[in-house]
Amino acid sequence: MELRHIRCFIAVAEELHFARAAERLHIEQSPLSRTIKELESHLAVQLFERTTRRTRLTWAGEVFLEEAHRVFAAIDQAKASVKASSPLSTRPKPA
Amino acid sequence: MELRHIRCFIAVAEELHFARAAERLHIEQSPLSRTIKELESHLAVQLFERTTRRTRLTWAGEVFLEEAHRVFAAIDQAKASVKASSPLSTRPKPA
DNA sequence: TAGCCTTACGGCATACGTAAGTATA
DNA sequence: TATACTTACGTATGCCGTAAGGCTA
Repeated sequence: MELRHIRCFIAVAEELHFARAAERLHIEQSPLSRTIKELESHLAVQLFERTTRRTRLTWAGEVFLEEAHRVFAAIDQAKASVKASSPLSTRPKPA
Repeated sequence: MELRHIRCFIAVAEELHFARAAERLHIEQSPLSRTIKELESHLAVQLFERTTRRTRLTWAGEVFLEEAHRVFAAIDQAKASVKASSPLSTRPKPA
């Protein structure tokens, strides 16, 4: 699993529409569909319920959405901490 | 930034030795070195101090290591939650 | 048949491995 | 000269886009 999978998942989960999610991600529907499928396969869980007219989150999908946001929160936090810790990329270890 | 970068970083940060870290990751030193360089470049921060005889974490590196573990903790949590929420990949929304 | 997701397939980007390079003790 | 990281370069993996397919209302 890579962040790419989670990014794609969040887009689809929020749009509930593969075409719009793909547009938002600046990729095409086809690779997006595959990426979601890979993620579902990796987690061994179905994240979306695809009827021909509607895409909905399964319960597992709703749970994963919340956790997915936390992953990105952790990444943002990591970036922020690093930036704060080292404004000059050197080693000003605080007292 | 992808998880690959963070995985590689953690290995080097824990081994403090590119060759051993590479072995642990089952890749060669060369791509590992590049991946770390990409990460540093992306974060605009130096994470390791490479002398010819020794690899050490910079202060920013130490900070990032802690955060990096949180990222993977979040991912593990996500996997665990999904698994718990959906033993059968269906939608047994708890009462 | 119109809307929406998936599968098939080929091209391209990029991640990897091998080998050579650089630097210090 | 031995140890350890980096750079150069060719190959292979895999991600993406185009196009065709399948399914339901």
